[in-house]
Amino acid sequence: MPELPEAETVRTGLAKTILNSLIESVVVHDPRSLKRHPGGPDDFQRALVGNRIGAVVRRGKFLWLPLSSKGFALVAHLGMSGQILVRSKDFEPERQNRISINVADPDFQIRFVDQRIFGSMMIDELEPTSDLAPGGFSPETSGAHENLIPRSVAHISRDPLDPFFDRARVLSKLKLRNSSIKRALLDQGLVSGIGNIYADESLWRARLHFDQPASSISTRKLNELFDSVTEVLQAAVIQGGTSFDEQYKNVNGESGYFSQQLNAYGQAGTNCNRCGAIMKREAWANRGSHFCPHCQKIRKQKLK
DNA sequence: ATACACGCCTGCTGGC
DNA sequence: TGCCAGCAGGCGTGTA
Repeated sequence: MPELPEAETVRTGLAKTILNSLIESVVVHDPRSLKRHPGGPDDFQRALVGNRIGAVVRRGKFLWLPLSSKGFALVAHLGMSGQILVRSKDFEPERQNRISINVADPDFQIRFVDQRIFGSMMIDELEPTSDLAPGGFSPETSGAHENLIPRSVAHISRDPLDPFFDRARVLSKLKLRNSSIKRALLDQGLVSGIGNIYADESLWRARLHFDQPASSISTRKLNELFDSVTEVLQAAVIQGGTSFDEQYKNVNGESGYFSQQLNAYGQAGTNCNRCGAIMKREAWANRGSHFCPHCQKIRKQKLK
């Protein structure tokens, strides 16, 4: 399922293929993929056609493409099952293609494919970032879009791979959180880009139990956790993300390979790669949590 | 501000 | 064999 590494793999692929391309035409096959675009399909199409794609930017799991109409961007979120594919225009159609965007220079079709329709596209206004630093990650480009962010993404915090990520600020907020550390890691308003897979992987690596209250963890241990988060996300980006089935692909329709390096997610019943104990899965907050019952125990006392 | 339940969605799986 | 409940879970919204 798409989290930061999957979104980054898509971002890189788009930047390599359709940067500066001219949008010629748009076909909305399923308006449910525009549920966050108030104007509907006609307005969406009008806002895009005739524009060039000025950059491909990511913050957390959100992607946006600033348009040559200054102050606007095409925003995309992959949800649970979204893919953005770049195909030749005559390439065989995908069954769950919801939106087609035809571009020229070079000649391609961008396809928003989404089985469960938890993802969406929209056109949104760009506004200045609250810290006046670049809105997101976009190493290929610099320019007028830089210190801007779509209005609908402004509430999302910077992710751990963002050069302007403020770890000290996040740690100080965690000190005041009564909820569990996993809930905090999944809170995109606190730190973005982490979903269920990379939360479980990071907690395993840092030997923390998912239900450990955030405020009970020492600064030293929290730093260890965020080192783990960063390492796991970076390793997954290198592998092109995690693909289990047909749900996540890069822009060429190829799978990522990080699933081969998972130590926790989906490992229930297998031996812990660190201590050999049998890995467990527990229902938690309408999700599953995967962990080692030996390495990852809840501590009553303040965690050093 | 924080905390948390809920609805949105489709396709696959397992039990009967 | 066929049906259907259960499961996968990110995000915005609503409630307290």
